[in-house]
Amino acid sequence: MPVYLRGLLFLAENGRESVSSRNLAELLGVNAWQIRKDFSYFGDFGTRGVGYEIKTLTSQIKKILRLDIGRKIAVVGIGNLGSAVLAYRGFGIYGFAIAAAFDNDAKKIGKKTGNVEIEDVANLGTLKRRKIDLAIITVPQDAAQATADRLVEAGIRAILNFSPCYITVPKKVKVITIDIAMDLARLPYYMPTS
Amino acid sequence: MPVYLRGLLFLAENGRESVSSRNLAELLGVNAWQIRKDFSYFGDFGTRGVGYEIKTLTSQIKKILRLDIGRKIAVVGIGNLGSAVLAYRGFGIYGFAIAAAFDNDAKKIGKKTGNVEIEDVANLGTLKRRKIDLAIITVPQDAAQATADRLVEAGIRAILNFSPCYITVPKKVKVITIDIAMDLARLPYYMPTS
DNA sequence: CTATGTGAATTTATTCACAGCA
DNA sequence: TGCTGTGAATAAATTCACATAG
Repeated sequence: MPVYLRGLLFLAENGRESVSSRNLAELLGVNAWQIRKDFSYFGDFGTRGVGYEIKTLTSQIKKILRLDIGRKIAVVGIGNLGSAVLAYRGFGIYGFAIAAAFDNDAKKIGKKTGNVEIEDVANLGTLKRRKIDLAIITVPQDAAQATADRLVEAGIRAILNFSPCYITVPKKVKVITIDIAMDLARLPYYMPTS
Repeated sequence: MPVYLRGLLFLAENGRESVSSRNLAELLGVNAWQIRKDFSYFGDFGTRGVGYEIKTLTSQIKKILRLDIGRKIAVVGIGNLGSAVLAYRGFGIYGFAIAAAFDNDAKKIGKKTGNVEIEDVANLGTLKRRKIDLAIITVPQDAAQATADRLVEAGIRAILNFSPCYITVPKKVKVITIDIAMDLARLPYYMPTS
């Protein structure tokens, strides 16, 4: 569903108002009947003979994915990767807003990047009060587990982890780890000759 | 399989020499029988009563994933994200080495980061001669397609794309796109209450 | 006539249970 | 006894075909 949502948001940006399962399938490189099955599992969103109205379908999928309310994000670790995340402009369409940035480097604390000021990681405890329950971890590998522990303590309920390591959290907390090297390691398999 | 490989590499780093399917399953959060099925699909790697010898299993999986030969990588777009990729130390264990970096900013060209010098994107054509057939794209969104086109022209056969957009390439070229915002958008679904 | 939604058929993946080997 | 490897059973996902609605 997130892939479909991205495709629909892309079409909406380009001014499209409706789309058929075949159109969307071609755009995303999947099958039309797959899309229809997936959509119909959650309800009847389309109009026969016409297709799907992008605006209503988008808001339906956002509701299903719980993206219908604005969510605040904290970024922990403002190195190169953290800075790249702060500079990234693609969160808004999913209802996300970066609301806090943390680092443990005194030289960085207090600096403003975009419209958030970098805070001391010692202030992580304020997240609960500030209703921030989503975090992105972009700290060095050896600090990842400690950071995750502090985030859990601070009431964070989901983490996007960019450190290439296993972090263990209570199972009430959802973690998605993005390991650049491992993703890269998938590619050679699809490169046949040599 | 890439996930299994990462787990095995992790165990090897920590000095482990053999592992049972149950051990590995617990580490990775999957089922033991799933691991055995997956391994046995490619051949008989284990020893009954003992488990799997990590060293031999690792090299077997590397061969399967075509990671048994060293591969050179090019990074295109040395902004925050590109710098983070260049600084990243986790590629080596998969047999990757960053061998080239490119940007179109004259102020950056010629600078050395780590042990690669940033080159002008106009030099992308040299990749074929230098036997570099893997690339990571970390350029702004609106430059992604043009960059991909030039990489394909330069003989690149697989691309890891960090720009949140659709890029189209000949189907002989494999592309994996990592869209941070979309990955983040998967999380709220797993955060039950509010 | 177009495009959805859905049962049925088919294929694929997961899970189990246990034989077989160290 | 411990753990792998695998056939058989079960579940799930994919694909097809078409009735149905606009």
